[in-house]
Amino acid sequence: MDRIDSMRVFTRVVDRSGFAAAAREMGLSRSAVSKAVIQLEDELGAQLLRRSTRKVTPTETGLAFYERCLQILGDVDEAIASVKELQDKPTGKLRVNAPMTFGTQHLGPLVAEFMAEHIDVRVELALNDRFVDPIEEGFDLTIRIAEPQYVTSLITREIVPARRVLCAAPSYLDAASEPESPLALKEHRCLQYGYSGTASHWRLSGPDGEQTFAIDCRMWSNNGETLRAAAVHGQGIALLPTFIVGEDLQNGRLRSVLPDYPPPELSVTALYPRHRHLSAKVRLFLDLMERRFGGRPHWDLVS
Amino acid sequence: MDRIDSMRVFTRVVDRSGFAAAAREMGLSRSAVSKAVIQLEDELGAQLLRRSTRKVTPTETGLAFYERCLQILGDVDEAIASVKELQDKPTGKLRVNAPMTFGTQHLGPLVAEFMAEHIDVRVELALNDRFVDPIEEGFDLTIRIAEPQYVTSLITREIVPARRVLCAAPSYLDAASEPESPLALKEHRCLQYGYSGTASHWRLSGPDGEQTFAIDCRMWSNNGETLRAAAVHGQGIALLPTFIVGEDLQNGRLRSVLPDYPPPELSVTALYPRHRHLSAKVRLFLDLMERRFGGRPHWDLVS
DNA sequence: ACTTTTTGTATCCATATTGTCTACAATCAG
DNA sequence: CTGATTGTAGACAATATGGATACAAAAAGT
Repeated sequence: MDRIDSMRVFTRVVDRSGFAAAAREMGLSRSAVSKAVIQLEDELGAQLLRRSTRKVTPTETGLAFYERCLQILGDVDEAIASVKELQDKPTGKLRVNAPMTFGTQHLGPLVAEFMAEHIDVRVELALNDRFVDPIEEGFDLTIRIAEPQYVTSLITREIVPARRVLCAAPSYLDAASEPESPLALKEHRCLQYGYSGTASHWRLSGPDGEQTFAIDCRMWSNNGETLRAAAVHGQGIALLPTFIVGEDLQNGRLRSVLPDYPPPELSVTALYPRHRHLSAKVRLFLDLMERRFGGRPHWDLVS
Repeated sequence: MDRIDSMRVFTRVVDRSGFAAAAREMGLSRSAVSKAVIQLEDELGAQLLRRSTRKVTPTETGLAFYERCLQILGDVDEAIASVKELQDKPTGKLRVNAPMTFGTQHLGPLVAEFMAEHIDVRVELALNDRFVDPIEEGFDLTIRIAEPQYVTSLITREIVPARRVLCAAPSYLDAASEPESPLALKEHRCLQYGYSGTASHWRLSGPDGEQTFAIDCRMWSNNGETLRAAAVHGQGIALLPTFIVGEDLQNGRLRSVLPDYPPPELSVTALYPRHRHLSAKVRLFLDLMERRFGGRPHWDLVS
């Protein structure tokens, strides 16, 4: 038997002055209780109990050990309780890493709500668009906008699809002729996410399946917010997720372009270490994200 | 794995920041270490360690648990050490029960010697001639003068044979005619151990084997010392162990009677609880008894 | 003075549990 | 790029476990 359990059994035997009573109370057979104490005695190399058929009393050694056991078992219970507390109640620090734009636009309010709900959690929100190793840097949670099937050693949980649209300002579309086919894109001013090294084409799904279409890049940015600003100001056509341009589409600052040729869908994905046991703070944050963003997210109200 | 051992493994993994290093130091396979920690995590329902292939760091929960583990393991080690101390070094109280005469005559000096050797042992010596239940009354050691094959639930250890002799003072033997045969005993004043209810005969071994011979009891006593005194003062023939009358026989105050008809031998026997683990104080006391009394005891120098 | 009940333990035995070995993916050193 | 090292999963044999049973000792009931 586990030595900690043996100690529990032993103290119970001492408390009840008998093996049988201890066995009954602990839901064990008398054999098991007897064996546990004998094993404990053998390991210690000392007699702990003086047995007569009707009464069991600790020896001098046994009594000394009994006192120590109480102390130790108390500490063990306390340690377990403290772990369970940390595990089951949202406490401690939650370190979240997320991309800049999604973070400022949508995660900010959510973090505020989360903190209001769980006042014992301190949150550290790190926003950046470079790739980080969440384990190496000790993040509990990393939010990425990525292909759904993105593989990694981390657990990936798709919170919600990130629909993307081609869009431009009405002023731009009025001035230039609105493209009727994706082939026309290379005649348009296109606003590309990424660096100047990024390929100058977009993948779009048309009636003939997914195809790659050349574009004329007039601007590159690794930040969606700046691309949106350029688009709103009539500087061209951008391919942006609806969580950035959803509101613009609703109030007409931007208009969807080539709606029959949607780009492949991405996913708002949460990454966290491959853990068997998710701590409460992480679990609750994920739950809140799914409640707020899942299903039909608020930025996607116009289908 | 035993949870205490698991905790040891876990703390070592934290100390060394790695499973492999911990495994090497503890003489375990990496698998065993990994499984131990995983089991601990499963039982606690919490992640304790954040693993990346090259570095292992405790989680928030893990660090808290680590601190508790150090405390608990320290206490466990201390408890084990204290038991071993009590077990291996002669400490504490030694409770000895013994018959009155043997106690006063022979155990007294021995106890003194024992105490001088082991100054940390307190000795409680209870001398009485009634039968006591050593377990019920909590004696560590009970000395009895008994038939060698005396059965009991206790462990019996024969320290040394207790030879007995028929003896009387020369003055008595000169006055009355010295008996030539045990049959003559019923014409003699006999000093009997026991109470008036005790049978009035002695068992003696002659050429024809062990036989019972009637005696004429003139005195009963449950205390050998008083019988000896009566014999020395010429009041008759007593059947007494040599550890009482040995010296008297050597210096002629008493003379052996019917030496060819010796009574059955008894044994100086130590009784102690049926323990797998004998504590140091008991073991050492038994050893000292065997050293001092064993072989040819000093009271039996004249064969 | 009996029977009955209760005690602690030894033994048997099916069932779990254990730890090692091996294999593997991930990662780092050179 | 190669080779070494990491933590873990799975297979497997060895071991341990705990319940049922039996039993002697002792108390309680009759």
